[in-house]
Amino acid sequence: MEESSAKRMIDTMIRYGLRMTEQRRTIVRLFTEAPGFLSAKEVYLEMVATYKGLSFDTVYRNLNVLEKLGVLELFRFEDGNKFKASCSNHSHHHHHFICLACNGVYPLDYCPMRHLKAPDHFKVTKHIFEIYGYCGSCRNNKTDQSRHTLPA
Amino acid sequence: MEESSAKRMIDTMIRYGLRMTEQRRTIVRLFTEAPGFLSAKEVYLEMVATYKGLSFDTVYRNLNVLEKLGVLELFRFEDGNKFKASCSNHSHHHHHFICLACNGVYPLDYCPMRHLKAPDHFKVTKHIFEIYGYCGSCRNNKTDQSRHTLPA
DNA sequence: TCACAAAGTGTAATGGTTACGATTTAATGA
DNA sequence: TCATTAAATCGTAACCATTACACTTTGTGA
Repeated sequence: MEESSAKRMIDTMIRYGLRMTEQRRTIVRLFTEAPGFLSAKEVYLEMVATYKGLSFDTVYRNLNVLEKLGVLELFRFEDGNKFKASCSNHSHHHHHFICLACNGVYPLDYCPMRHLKAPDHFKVTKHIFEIYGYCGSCRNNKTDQSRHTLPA
Repeated sequence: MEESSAKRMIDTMIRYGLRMTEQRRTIVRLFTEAPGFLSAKEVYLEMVATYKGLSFDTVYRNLNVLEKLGVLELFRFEDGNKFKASCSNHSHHHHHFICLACNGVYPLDYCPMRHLKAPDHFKVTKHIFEIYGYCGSCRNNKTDQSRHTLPA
């Protein structure tokens, strides 16, 4: 699964004419090996261990490029922006459950816009819908979950 | 209408034991006189004209306090965080249409969570749902609306 | 292999936000 | 009314994420 999703990400990058640098391959690997959220800072810290003189510019530029290509998704949490690999089996429009304890993301095949008609005069161009809470395994772990910071 | 909404904001602040300083009265006035979004910077710039030595601290602290009290609402746009007075006639749970051209906010008495059952094992604690687009009057103004920056 | 545009590097700047000691002030009650 | 005092503000600096940019390196296609 990591195998194929990394391949799909790289294929997309090539299709859009991006050069496959070592740094970009590493970013792809990070997001396929650890299937959770990563902040720009976390990506930087992971990479700088290997690439001594790594530049912030490289990290931020590539994260933004990969997001524009739809390879990564950007989530705006209260404690900062984080990226994750796009949901592989859901290339169509969808939303997410997000676990506040483990940062797990569960695609959700429900869109409120299908059940809502906007007032006639309003032209809808975009919407956001995300659900936050605790997934089954995190609910069962009896750690105190009440102190987790709530995302946006 | 400005009259009563300012009074309601101030009543809330007093009820929570906040002191009514000149600076806080000014913030209330800004949000009731101009019923749109204001960034912290915009609030600061409006106020510093009157209060020569105004501190960033004062502005940010008060905006955050007023948001915690439910007097202001925080919206996370792509170009930064903005505040507006809470929808006065909608103290119950609701969502919003937001016009990308004029920044108008239209309360929406629809909540997708009423029509969605989460998987059994998932404990939902929070959700976000906002709709973006162009309101009737902005649609009709033939200015080029395609270049507006999309919010989060 | 070569040429060159794309990408990366190193560093500085920017912008929003928070922190904090010193000072001022709103609210309380005698 | 006025003294008290905790809350709020001020002035300034620090912090953090992100962006900018001149220069260097490198992937890619001829």
